[in-house]
Amino acid sequence: MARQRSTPASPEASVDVQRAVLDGALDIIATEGAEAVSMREVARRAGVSHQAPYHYFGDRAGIFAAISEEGFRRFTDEFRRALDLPGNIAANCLRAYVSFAVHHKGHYRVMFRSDICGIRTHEQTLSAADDAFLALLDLAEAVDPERDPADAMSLPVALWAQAHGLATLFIDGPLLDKLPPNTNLEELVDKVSQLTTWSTHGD
Amino acid sequence: MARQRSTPASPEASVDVQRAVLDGALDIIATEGAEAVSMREVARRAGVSHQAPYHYFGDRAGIFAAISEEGFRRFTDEFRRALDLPGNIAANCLRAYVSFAVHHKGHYRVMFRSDICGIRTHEQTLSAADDAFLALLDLAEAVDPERDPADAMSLPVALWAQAHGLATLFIDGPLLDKLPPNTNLEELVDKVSQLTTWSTHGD
DNA sequence: CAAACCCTCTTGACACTGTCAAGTTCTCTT
DNA sequence: AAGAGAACTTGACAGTGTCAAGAGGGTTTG
Repeated sequence: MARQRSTPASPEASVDVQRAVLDGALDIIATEGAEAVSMREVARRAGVSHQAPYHYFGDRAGIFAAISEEGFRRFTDEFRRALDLPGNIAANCLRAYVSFAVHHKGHYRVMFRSDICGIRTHEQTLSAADDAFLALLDLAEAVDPERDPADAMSLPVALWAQAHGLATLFIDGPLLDKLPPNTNLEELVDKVSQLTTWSTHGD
Repeated sequence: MARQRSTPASPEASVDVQRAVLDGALDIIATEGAEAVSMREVARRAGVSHQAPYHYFGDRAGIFAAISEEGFRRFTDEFRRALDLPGNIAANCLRAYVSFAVHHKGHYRVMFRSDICGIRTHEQTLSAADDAFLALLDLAEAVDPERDPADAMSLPVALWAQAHGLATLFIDGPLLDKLPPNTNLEELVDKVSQLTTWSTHGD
């Protein structure tokens, strides 16, 4: 009855199992939320024993850490691509940020949940998050290169908060219930961009 | 060894148990996160049997729903108080919003987690959230009463996103690790207020 | 060519969890 | 006094995370 694997101990197969575990977990997170992820359920979906995931990820938090790391890496790629686009940089990046969250719900839901993935103990996850933060700093630099160096953090924090707030309200919050059902989210994001002005030194 | 209760079935005692269950859960949420809440642990902390919480809250989601409702009610109170303050309304409200999240971490962490509290099935929680949303609409009205009625939602969404983004980054996100350790959060919030301008019709 | 070793898993066990079902004890009403 | 109901308790069950101890194949080493 057990699903047979052609070459159980080949290197390729092990990658398959890892990937299958992560994909199973991502599917559960995106549809039911992170709470619903259980080691045994992802093992079942991957067609392996309930203990196989431990081999690769150590524990439940390890799975979340791996997902978080993958999420930050993909995020940084997409975000940097938006940074290089012509036009309104802040608007482009905001759109890219929210789009990533909406289209990678499973990843995004985990990336900012340090409570479940123990980010501080996973160096690679931490470094992936750092890279994402550097991209954000680059955005702030592009938006206003002449701001006060002594107050360098306010603008990145403000930009990040707007993007993160929009993203989390869209994918988890009660916001969608408040909006007309046919609301175009991308349009809404652009409108928010349009009505926001970031002014620092120029008063 | 069991903690004895003087009048087990008096109406006051029942309130005590309810309160004790909620407080125990809030304590766990604030210190360890919502995942760590277990029915049996909160029962243990409240000094009652593992089944007592079910009597009041139905199931685990019921506890979270009660916390969410209480959170939204207290939030609306504090937020409306900030609305009535003199000075820069948007700045006052942003400060109140973030302050609530930071000082009621347990409540705030649950309020926007519809995945764990099944908000749609708890009418009172839903109505408490609606009241909070109405207060937000009032803020938008105060910030810019003359904006285009056909685009009424962009400003409240933008305001909400900024506040919610700041709040969640502060209490859960990796932001705090990126800031200098002695950063004054209230100051930072005010700075973000200062460098944000909400312009709609005025171009 | 066999022995040692490691990588990739599996089987088994344990304490713990949410929740259903069925009491039990107290208070209040009639 | 009797019954009802609120406020619990005790007991049971399947499902969970995780530790411990293997099993089986591939590769390296003597």
